[in-house]
Amino acid sequence: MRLVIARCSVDYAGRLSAHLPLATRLLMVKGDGSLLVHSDGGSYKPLNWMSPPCTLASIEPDDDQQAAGVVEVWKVTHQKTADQLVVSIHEVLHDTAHELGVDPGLVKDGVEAHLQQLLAEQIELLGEGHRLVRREYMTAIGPVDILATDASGASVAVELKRRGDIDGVEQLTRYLELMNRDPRLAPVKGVFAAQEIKPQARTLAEDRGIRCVVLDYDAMRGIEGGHARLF
Amino acid sequence: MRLVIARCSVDYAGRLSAHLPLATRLLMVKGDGSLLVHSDGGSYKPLNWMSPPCTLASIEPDDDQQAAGVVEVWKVTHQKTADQLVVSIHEVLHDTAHELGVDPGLVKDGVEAHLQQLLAEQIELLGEGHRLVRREYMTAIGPVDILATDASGASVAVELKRRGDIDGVEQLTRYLELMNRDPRLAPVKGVFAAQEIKPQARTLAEDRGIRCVVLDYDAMRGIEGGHARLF
DNA sequence: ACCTGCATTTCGGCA
DNA sequence: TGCCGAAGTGCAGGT
Repeated sequence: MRLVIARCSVDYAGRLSAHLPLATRLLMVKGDGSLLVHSDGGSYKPLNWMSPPCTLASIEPDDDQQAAGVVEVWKVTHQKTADQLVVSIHEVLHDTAHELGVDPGLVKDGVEAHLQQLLAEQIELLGEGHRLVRREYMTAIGPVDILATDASGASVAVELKRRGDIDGVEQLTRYLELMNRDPRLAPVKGVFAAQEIKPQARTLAEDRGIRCVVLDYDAMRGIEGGHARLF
Repeated sequence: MRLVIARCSVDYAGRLSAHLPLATRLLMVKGDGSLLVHSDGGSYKPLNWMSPPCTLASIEPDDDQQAAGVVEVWKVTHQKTADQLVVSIHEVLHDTAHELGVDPGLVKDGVEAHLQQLLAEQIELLGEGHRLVRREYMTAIGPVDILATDASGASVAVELKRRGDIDGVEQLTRYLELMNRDPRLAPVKGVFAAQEIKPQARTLAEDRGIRCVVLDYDAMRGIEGGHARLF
């Protein structure tokens, strides 16, 4: 990885056009040739960038550019889309390179996938007599998070969210509409399950006959942990 | 901005839990105290990070940590959510600080806005006899991208996307539902226009009687360019 | 300040 | 590989 602090201006031409006026910034060149342009603020998103696969070429500035004070021009070209990022460097303040090696990568825990796994294992949280049919039940418009049956044997479609928002209710509504046209499944009841359900989402859901279930992630994990500890 | 290359492990506890095993990485400390952990690959997204507003505290490693080879611990805490990022540094390979100043920021020229402008100018791409009523036609739940009339004089609401996804169909459906309650407009037809329409989105749209139109951005731009060249 | 819609989204998962 | 949905999404514009 090469780190350059430079006074520069940047132009991007690709899916859109964008321009960064002359200022001092960090240019981060990664091992795969990709480039990030960072300022000293904002969030983790760079001001501008080029994603791999791409190639960086350092070219001599032409007369006009030299007259404008440009000492070096970087042209970063995407290999597929031909998007181009042009960095006009006026002054290099720092330039170092470092060997980082391959990163072992991030280990995550606590996302929707885990919640889904836990709920599948503890399906009776939806009510006594519930049975899991399958996770990620495919329909023509996408996968339903969990398909189950209730004590009476009726189908139950579960939409699972970390935070239950109106969007999730809409999504579940679409699935229910579609699934209820399938005579092998109909009638299908809907359950909207989340760690936290926004009042507006709850209102909309209940108005549509969708049951809301609030999940206690820590408790669900604790039960799983308890089981694990038995072995 | 402070740039540190270090062998380190990282733990994040907040909305989820995540862990980065020991490896050599770039730690970028921005002026607002925020921290980015970058590896030498991937895209612009850091392996891990803490967004502002947050505070960085360097603390002495305890005995266990020292025994494990930790020479320094950074604890980055978010000021509102109490999310925490802990960086356990085993070895510092590089450490420099740089004054960057405030960035003037990015100047963009967007796609959807341009696409909307082009379609407004070339409204007959929707079909012969179409006439533009107006762009960004306001409704109670938000602006419809384009309102037009067809050859028969009936209202046509156009939802415009770069990539036509199910969400866009939902959005248009909400607009149509509302507009069809307005006797001055009803009946309103729907057109879902995008550079590219996903099969599932097309299925959903056509199931709801919404017409799909695929736009050729380059061709549209070319026609505009042709006009422009005449002047 | 909150909400909504867009993004050069990026990222993972599965058909 | 392509498509689809989630993200510690970020970000801008409107209310």
